[in-house]
Amino acid sequence: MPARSGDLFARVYDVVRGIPRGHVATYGQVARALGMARGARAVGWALRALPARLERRVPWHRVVGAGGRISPRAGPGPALQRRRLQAEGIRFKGALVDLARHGISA
DNA sequence: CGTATGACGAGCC
DNA sequence: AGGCTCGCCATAC
Repeated sequence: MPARSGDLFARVYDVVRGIPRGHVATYGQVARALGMARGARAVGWALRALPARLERRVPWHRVVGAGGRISPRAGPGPALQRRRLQAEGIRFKGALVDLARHGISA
């Protein structure tokens, strides 16, 4: 059941926490999982507010932009995000994550 | 309560 | 292909 209660932030973190290792989801996909078909920006807002304390529990680096783009304003740095993704065996096609191979097919 | 902001997305030029 | 504008959603002020 979709978490309806609680802050949007908590719900976003919960969804992100569910992204399997070696896979990535787009902001838009996370938004849809929360029932916000066009709330990709809201998801970004929530991740932007991700407490450093939860950085270990929430795989924020598995959330990328549409088409597999890495957001220039991603957390500690887009370079770190890319490094962490590659560390999970995620392939890149140039500057984009290979969604065909690692994207969530839902 | 109106305006501004932003880890977005799709469309246009 | 690259860059800009507009639309969406939830917060902050």
